[in-house]
Amino acid sequence: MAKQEKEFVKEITPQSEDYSQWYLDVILKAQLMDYAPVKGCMVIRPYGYTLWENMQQRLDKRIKETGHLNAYFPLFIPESLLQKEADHVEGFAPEVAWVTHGGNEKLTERLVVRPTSETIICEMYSRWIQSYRDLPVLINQWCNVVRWEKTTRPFLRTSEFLWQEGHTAHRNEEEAEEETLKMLEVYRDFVENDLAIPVIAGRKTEKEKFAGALRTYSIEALMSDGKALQAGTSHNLGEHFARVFDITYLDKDGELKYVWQTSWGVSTRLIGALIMVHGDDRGLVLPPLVAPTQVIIVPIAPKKAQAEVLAKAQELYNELKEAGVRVEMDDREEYSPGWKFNEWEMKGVPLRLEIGPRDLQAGVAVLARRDTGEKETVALEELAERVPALLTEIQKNMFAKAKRFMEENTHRTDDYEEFKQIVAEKRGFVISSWCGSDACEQAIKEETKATIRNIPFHLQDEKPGNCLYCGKDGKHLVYFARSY
RNA sequence: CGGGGUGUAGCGCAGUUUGGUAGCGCACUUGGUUUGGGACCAAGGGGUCGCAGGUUCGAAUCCUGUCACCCCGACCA
Repeated sequence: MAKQEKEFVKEITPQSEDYSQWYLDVILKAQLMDYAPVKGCMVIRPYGYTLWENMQQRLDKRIKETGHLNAYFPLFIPESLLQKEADHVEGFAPEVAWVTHGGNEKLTERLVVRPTSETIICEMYSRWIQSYRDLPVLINQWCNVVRWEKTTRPFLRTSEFLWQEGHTAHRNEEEAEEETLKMLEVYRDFVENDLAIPVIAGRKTEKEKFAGALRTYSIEALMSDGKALQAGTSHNLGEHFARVFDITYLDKDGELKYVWQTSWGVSTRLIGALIMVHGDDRGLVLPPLVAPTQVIIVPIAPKKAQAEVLAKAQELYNELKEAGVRVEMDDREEYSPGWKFNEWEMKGVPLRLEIGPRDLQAGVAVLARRDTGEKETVALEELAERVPALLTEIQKNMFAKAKRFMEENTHRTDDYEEFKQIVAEKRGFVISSWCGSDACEQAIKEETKATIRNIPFHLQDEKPGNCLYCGKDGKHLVYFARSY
């Protein structure tokens, strides 16, 4: 059976053989993307883009439900604006793309292609905000950003990528902190419930925080090769940007104060996470809530029964569509049913509906789940009810499976030798005690390539042991992992 | 940016050692037979051998340079 399976998907390198190659095979064969003629840039093909649109739609809804409005700020940022916040420039300078000419004329001031929009948005906020009555400002934008990366990987790290960046301004620290955590929670909810990816929410260390932020929080996911991936970040920017951009307001008490700001974002990198958390040797496995196609109907239509089978298939298609299911029919004559099964499995469609002459006789259809491979026979009149129920079950099962994997690959030790062995051999997350010093964090990173992913909220109340590295009193329990 | 590898038809590869008419499988086109896990027969189409120089009567093959991609390391959503 295993050998047979291998043959069906000969175009995809097995994960066990070469995980990176598997990842590349899957995204190319499933037509999520293709390489563009510009280094580090990719074309997101219709199937991949539809997936992105579905993700976008569901997250956008949550962003709006929490009181934010979308806006659009320019792609170009004058050099002088980027320069204003010292830590920020230092963080982004090595990877910005510059515009030096307009047509044939050299610009008097160079422009950067936005690597993120804090500076240009702050510039505008300083004009818009005068009074406490103008606060809070709650704005989000969906856009592309450019970071000139040295090494790139499709979806995980590309020179240009699509994302959403929220930028808010508040009266004080409490409000800003509340917003920062609220949006992190929005991300957690979205990623866990819609993408079926379990995450660890927590605070980033000083070393790992965003350039220019006071505090950075993240959600971290575990890929099926045991490496971690940052799936979303939310920053409390403090008054840093307000001070350099002079964003002040007159408060109720008559005093002029700086605003407190936040920013938060998730990107097309989430598509990479989706692939690596759920994918298998047959290709993609997509969660029903965001899958471009939720159900693919494959009619099995030999000549003598062709008309009847196709008519019934069309009827079922209409019925499911009516029931609000994203359903497609593959009635191409040039491909055999077996070929189609493999094709749609590669593309990660959650549910396949097979209907042929035998089923027609019996008044049933066959449903095949992508997540478990299980098939079941369902009476035709029950399909409109059974299909949505199954999709819900698949969504749940995918999350449960991923969560089990994450738990099974989360280790715990304060012994450095054991830690090193786990990181090298088993990978996954390692929960350890840490004294809070940059030196220990840095040394561990250099010696093991594992970094502190975050200081998790869920272990905040637990007392840490001795620091993994120096043996002094631990300050925090933290998640370590090698990461993308 | 360092170390390693690969560039020959859309994809996967052989041919390069020893220079001599550019091949194989899949995919594609046409016709026919097929259809419950990548169907079969027949006939076709498609390549300035990554690019640029050089050596030679003659270069996929030898020499020099260059570019792209992949893998592994330093920076990042």
